[in-house]
Amino acid sequence: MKATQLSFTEENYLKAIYSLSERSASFDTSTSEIAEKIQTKPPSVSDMFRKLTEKKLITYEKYKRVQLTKTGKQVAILIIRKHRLWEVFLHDKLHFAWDEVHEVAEQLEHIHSEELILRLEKFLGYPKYDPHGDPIPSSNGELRPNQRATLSEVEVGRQYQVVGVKDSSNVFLQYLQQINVGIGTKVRVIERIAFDDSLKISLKKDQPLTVSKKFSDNVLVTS
Amino acid sequence: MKATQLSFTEENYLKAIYSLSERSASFDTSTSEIAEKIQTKPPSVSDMFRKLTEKKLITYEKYKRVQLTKTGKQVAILIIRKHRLWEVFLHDKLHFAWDEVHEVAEQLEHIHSEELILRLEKFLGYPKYDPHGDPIPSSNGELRPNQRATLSEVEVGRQYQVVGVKDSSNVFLQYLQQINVGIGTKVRVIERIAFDDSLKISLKKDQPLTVSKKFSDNVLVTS
DNA sequence: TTTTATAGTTAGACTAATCTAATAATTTAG
DNA sequence: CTAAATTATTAGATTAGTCTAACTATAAAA
Repeated sequence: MKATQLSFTEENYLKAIYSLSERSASFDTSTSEIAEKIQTKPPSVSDMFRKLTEKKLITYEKYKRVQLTKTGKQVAILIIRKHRLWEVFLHDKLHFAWDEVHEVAEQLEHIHSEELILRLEKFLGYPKYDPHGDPIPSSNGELRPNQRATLSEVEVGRQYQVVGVKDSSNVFLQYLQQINVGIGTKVRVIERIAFDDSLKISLKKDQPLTVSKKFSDNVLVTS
Repeated sequence: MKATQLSFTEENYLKAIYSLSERSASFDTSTSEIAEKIQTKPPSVSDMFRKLTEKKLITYEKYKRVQLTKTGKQVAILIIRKHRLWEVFLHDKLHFAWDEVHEVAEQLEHIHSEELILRLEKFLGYPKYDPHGDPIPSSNGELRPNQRATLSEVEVGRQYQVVGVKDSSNVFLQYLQQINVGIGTKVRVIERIAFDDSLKISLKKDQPLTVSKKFSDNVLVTS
């Protein structure tokens, strides 16, 4: 029972509704928020809401806020899945920088072929996170909870794995490279210095080293 | 002096005009031929011809046949380049069968990013032919002449090199492996038997062997 | 060389997506 | 709890691409 294929535009609206409503406590969003997000004007959004309501992808009443239906959410998650898998491809295989992958992935995510995505996922080795550290939904539309934390908020003594960064400036990335920290690096906090929240951490069998709060706030890890 | 980005549709028209006009002696084509090719009606084609003429991508006068301008041809060739590179990706990396790659490549060819294609080409190892044996234009829009022929249409006595197959069924590929023929194998036709067009061929220093017309029709060689 | 058949174009309408301007509902503040 | 400010919707136009139906060139045949 596959719905008729959605247009590029409809898909973009669903994605925008998803990402904004996930950020809100009530899992909904508004006409003007969407207009802002996708760089369009409110009347266009109103029109599209009517259309998406007919297709049962959102629940919406005039002058009220919108929510995705179960189907709508499913569709949105699958687009995000495609987007993130393509980002992994662009980064890992074509060696685009972190901050260059998004724009092209915005286009690639609308290619219609389920088989393509399954094969791409396999080719990439079933990655769990995209180059920004965001989780990749599974093919049945399940989004594993984002169990990431910053290094600064992690338990002392336990081992974690680096899955991304928040700050992707060159100066930070170069520093990471210099101390040999990358995606997948195992890290353990040995001690937290209460005075300035700096951390003594150990990486593999290297010498322990001390990093600032600013550093640990910008490194994302998972257990 | 890059022209404003063309739409998906405009690109498809240019590609269609290119492929049909290349097939004609006068390097032109007609409204109805294009309509047939891209599954649309002649009035739509007329409209688009007017539009493409304004953009100086074709030369066209009412009731006459169309030709691509130099720019139009350049654009068409770059789309074909993208199409064929994606086909190589789908075939070589994602292991789609050669007859499954076309449909998805039809979508991928419209992704706008020059950098993407340059990197993809590098990633694929600068392939010269797509999985159907068609040549891949270079990034400056040069299309090397297709100098490949089937083994069946080749001169007796001269040496050629195997560069691909038309039929990529398992049974054929296994047969090739069995007689030790692969990409790069040198082959020479010793004799053509007029009765059934079977060929006596020699491979390296092996014993000569006889192959059927069906076989030689499906082996692609270059001199 | 005139007629007929074929091919191509214009006219007018439709859909999807967008916009501006005008209007209406809802919220927020006084 | 009304009035102003905000937010959202409708109305009407626009652009890209498509269609059918009606008309017009051009080419082919008699």
